[in-house]
Amino acid sequence: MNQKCNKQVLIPRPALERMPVYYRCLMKAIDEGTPFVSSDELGRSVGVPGVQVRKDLSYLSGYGRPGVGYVARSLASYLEEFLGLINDKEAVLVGVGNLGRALALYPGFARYGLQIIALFDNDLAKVGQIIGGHQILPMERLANLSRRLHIQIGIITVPAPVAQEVAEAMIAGGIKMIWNFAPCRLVVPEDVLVKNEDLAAQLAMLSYHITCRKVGYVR
Amino acid sequence: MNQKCNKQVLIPRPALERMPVYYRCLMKAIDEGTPFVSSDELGRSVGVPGVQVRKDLSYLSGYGRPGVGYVARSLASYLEEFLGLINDKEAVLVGVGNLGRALALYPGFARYGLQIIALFDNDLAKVGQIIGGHQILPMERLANLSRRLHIQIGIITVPAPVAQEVAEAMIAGGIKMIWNFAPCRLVVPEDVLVKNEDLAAQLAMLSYHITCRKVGYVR
DNA sequence: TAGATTGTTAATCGATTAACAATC
DNA sequence: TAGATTGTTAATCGATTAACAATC
Repeated sequence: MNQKCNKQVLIPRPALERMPVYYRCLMKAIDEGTPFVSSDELGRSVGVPGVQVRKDLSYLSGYGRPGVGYVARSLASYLEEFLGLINDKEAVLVGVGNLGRALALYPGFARYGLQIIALFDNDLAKVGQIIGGHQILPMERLANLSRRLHIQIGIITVPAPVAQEVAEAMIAGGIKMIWNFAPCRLVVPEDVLVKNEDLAAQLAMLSYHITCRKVGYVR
Repeated sequence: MNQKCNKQVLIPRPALERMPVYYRCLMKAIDEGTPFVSSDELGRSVGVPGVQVRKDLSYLSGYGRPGVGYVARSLASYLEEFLGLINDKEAVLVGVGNLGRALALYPGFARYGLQIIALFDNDLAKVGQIIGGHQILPMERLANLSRRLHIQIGIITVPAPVAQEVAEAMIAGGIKMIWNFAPCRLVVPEDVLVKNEDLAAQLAMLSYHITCRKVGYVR
């Protein structure tokens, strides 16, 4: 019975993180022509029990029918709107190494509304090259271009030692959300949100589990 | 006062996830020649208060000195051993697209003990190419080679529709830990651990936060 | 000794799960 | 109506934080 935003605090973080997975499960059902999906089925896709799914979805609104399940189409499009997947999100990406190039070319992003509209690199040998239809621009232009185009997301795929510097240029360009793939923590003002995608830290976790021969799903 | 493994259950998952970040913070201090690091400093690197750090580290052992802080060198090498970063971990990677290639060439992994020792792809045009010193092999050889070399980790960077099939070949090859970059959940036996690196799901979270203009650190 | 900081027990907070009523 | 499944309140479980003693 909850609406989007504002009530943010009412949706627990773990529940929020499960939403995209529910969404994908619903999309799959729709593709397969299944009109209803039960909470248990949704739960299996994330590894939580059905009651957790029902609890999670109770924060949103009522697309469940007792005895039947959830209406796949309605719930999927509600989640789409709730998560803002239908909104276009414009991003710049800095650091066109192997990982940067892979993200710039990643086909899955466009369907979630992400438009990477400019690439930057400080390596002059790369500047001018074209990746995924976009020319690589020199770093000097990052802040101005971001500000002019009201870019919402900055993606950082540079080595750790220069990541902070890049973040500062993004912030100077008015960017309020940074997706950081560099293995380091950024220092940013309060109104800027940083999402760290720390592959090396994940690897360290794998390492721990191998060492301990611990078993079961992780995440 | 805790040891590794066995007592697993005693270390809360969130604490465990912070360990690699503490480790990196300590490494940085060592590089800079700082012999001691306080819990508050460690906390700042993860975004948790010092008391949380002390609690986390209390699960391990006593490298803290009241009034002084933690002995950077000792704690770092303890964490190294605890997380198993010093052990070599051999991996195969399947799906040499842009993301697969980026991971195969990622320089940060080797320092955490990860050795990607074979690449596979079902695209015959790619088979035989050399990436990062390794020839790309055909899928048919995945299970046998994994078994023969006692490979520990399988990295999946194929499109979602074929990920399950790849996982099964890995499992047939005796692999017990899968790092899955495909945007889907894998069905695996109980003794196989799957770590999902779901970039599209992360993007959906960013999307939500943009939509809601929510602010602060995420993770 | 005074100041700083760790380590730990108890209190709080928040998420998950159990129980059960409501509804298709 | 009987069977299945949702939705919600209360109980449980686990992680974080507060308070404070211990130690350099």
